[in-house]
Amino acid sequence: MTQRKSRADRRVELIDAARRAMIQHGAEGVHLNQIAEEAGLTSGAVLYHYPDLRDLLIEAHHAGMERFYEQRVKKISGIADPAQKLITTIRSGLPEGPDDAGVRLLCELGGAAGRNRVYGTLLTTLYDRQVAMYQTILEIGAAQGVFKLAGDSEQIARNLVALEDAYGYRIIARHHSIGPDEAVSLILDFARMSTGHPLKEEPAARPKTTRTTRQRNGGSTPRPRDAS
Amino acid sequence: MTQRKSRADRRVELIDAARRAMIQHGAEGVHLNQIAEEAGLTSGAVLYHYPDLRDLLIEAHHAGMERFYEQRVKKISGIADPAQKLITTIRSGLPEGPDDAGVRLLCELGGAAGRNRVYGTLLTTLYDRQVAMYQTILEIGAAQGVFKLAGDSEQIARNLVALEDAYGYRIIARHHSIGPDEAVSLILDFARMSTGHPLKEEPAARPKTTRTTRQRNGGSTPRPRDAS
DNA sequence: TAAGTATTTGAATCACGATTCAACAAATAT
DNA sequence: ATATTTGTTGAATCGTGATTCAAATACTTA
Repeated sequence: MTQRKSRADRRVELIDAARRAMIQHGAEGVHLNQIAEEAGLTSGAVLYHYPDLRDLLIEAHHAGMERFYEQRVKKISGIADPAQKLITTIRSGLPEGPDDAGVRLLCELGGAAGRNRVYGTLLTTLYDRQVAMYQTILEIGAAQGVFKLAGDSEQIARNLVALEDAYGYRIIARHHSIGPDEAVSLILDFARMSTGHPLKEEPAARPKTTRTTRQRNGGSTPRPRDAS
Repeated sequence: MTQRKSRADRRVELIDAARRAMIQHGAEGVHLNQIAEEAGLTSGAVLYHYPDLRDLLIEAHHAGMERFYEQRVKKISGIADPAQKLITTIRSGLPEGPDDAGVRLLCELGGAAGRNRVYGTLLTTLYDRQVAMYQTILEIGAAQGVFKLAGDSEQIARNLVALEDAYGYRIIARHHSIGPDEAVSLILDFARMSTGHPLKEEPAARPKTTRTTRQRNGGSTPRPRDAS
């Protein structure tokens, strides 16, 4: 039998398994068995912990968002200069590439949010929190005289998050000419106009394997005929 | 028996039925029977025309995008003034509300595009076309001396489309404080910075029932427990 | 160590969607 | 009018995933 775990531990594991399974098969296309397999358990065990699958899926999305947001906060926590803070924040809101797990999960929700209130709220809440994050950076920068805001800080912040989101989708969809770098550059163009600051990207340390976001996509069932 | 139709007619009908069904149940969550029901046929009839469901779904998405794009082009076709053209274009890229069928369909694809190459390409292509559309408007405005572009026209165009997209998602997700009007206003803020033009919205004719986009969502099966 | 409790399995069952196809009906051609 | 082709149905079948649950297993506690 698979290593037995405490209720709490197992639930955490399941949430993570669900997250992985959803990324592979879609937020609405996942099957119980896929989650079970991802967790190394049988479907019965999953149901034992989550009699209603939907609860698990929601928790998984919630956890994914929380993780995504926390990572962003963490990345800018040490930075003092508002300009560098802004640049770093922009980068941290974009996927590293088409396979970035964190953003993939968020993108999955886009469509479902229109049909499912819970998902809509989840997404909306995340958006608002991100706006607040940017707004703080902008306000502090303005207070320090580093930024000369070309408008309301909330308006700018909303547009920044919106741009991030949209380019996230583009990158996930493998747009041929828009990758993380191009997206950063495009968003920075807007940020410069809005802050009146040159926002030079420090060519600084981008060490090889620091990020924790990336996920495996283990030799998983390729669907037949996806590309006609 | 249901009115018999020619092959071509039926295919068109099926594409539309699929479009409606996907909006209600998700691009990846639709079932054959739901499409059949939407078309007023049995599943067998659907299969007769589309032995592989995926082909139908792809065609439906394709058609939806084409329609969406054509509508936008049509709306600006009569307008001469670049500023009004720009404003109208921005508005036409946003959903009318959370239930706007055209945009709902596009949002459905967001997640799937990461897993399905065809969908990714479809979405990417639409994005590029929209960018080109904006770019033309910007270039003409600049050539006429109406706009003083604050940067590369492609860069501005890309950001405009990106903003549209992102606010589309927000509106579909029923963000409490972002509706079509707020979104237009936010995007216009960016457009003003980029074009150096005041871009006053004409309080002009917005007749009641001109748009053709809106779709019914006929008393369709509400899923249980969507909101926990 | 023994009793009790919590977790997991595996098999059985259930429910539902996809697929097939013979029969039928409507159009079209002869 | 008759034959032929085309589109549609409805029922049968198949496959798969969800759900249930008794039995087995691993922990915990007394």
